[in-house]
Amino acid sequence: MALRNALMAALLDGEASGYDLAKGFDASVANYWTATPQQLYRELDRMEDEGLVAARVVEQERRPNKRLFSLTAAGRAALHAYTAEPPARPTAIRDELLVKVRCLDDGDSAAVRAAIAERVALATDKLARYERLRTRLLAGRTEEDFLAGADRVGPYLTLLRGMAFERENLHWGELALDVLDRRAAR
Amino acid sequence: MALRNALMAALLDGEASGYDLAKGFDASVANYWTATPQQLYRELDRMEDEGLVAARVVEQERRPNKRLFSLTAAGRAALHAYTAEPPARPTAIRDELLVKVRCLDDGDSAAVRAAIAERVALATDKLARYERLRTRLLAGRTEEDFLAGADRVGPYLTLLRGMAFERENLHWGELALDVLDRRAAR
DNA sequence: AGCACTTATTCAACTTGTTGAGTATGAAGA
DNA sequence: TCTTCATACTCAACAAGTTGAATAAGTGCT
Repeated sequence: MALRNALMAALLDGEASGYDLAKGFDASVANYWTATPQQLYRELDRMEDEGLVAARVVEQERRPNKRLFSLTAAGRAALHAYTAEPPARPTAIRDELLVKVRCLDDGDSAAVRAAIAERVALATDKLARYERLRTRLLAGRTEEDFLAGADRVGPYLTLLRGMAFERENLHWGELALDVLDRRAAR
Repeated sequence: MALRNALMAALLDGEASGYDLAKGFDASVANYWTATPQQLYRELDRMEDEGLVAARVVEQERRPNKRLFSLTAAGRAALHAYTAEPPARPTAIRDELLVKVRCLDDGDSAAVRAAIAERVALATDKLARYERLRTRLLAGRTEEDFLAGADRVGPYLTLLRGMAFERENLHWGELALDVLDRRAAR
């Protein structure tokens, strides 16, 4: 019952197909929710049954048909009600890399080092993508102007959180690599 | 098959009961893995069946008996093998607060504001707890000395990541509150 | 005396999330 | 031409995670 809120939040930006959402989850909502495509399709079908979203089929000539989903009035109301609910469970994080780092001293430290390096590379990419998204959202305004005057600041605020997260991944990863290298050279 | 790795990582610190782990998950492993007590008990039982951990029953006079689990040689080997595996799936985050913030402009902004404020308070607490843990781990050494010379740096490195995460929660939350207040006063 | 809280765990039912495969079409590059 | 990639889904099976209740004994507070 929680994935649906993330989906409805994504649909506030306008109608989208399951496929759009599955792909785009990485760019827009990804920094605080993850889901596989199968999960999205299943949940969207259920939400349609319950009247939270409406689908319209778009026939395409040179591609498979697609179903575009949009929020219904009931969906909008449900989302509004959701924002008013008392703060539910706190952040859930599951990070395999940190599990590995935790047992680095009793494990294969070269492999863990490589995994950290990969994380650093991924964080760099993701940060760059988020930076482009940010530029697009700002559309020439300064951050200050935007935050003071824009119609909607929610998506920008969540983007900032995602950027901070990736920046930390980067910083921390570089520190960790440095520590491991120093210890290896010892 | 992933929770068990987190559990084994926690058992590297020494034997623990399911109850210890369930509680302590918040202090040690919590910053990168979460699980309910039921999940831990079930998984520990399975791991015992598979010989990854061994349990010994400790009879207690004024409390219920408890089963203390420790890593077996097979468990240690499995954990080592796990650290050598290619980097699996990336971080999964699920944060209801960010979902709410995302739809803040179409929702109950006062309630969302309150939820952010609560998050800020929680982050402050958690950061203080992590800071105490850090002091304990350092045991008088400077961070530099510790990282260069300690037997095990894994737990310290993961702690640093957790601290960075909570600091970001704090910073971001304060910024978000400020933005909302300015907009409300507009 | 009564109530809530902590320790320590178990059982059952349920909801979510993951994995793998399969279908169909067109476009782009070797 | 042949393979690979992108679009756009569906189905089935399974693994993981959540929720709620129950048990049992002691401790601390009013």
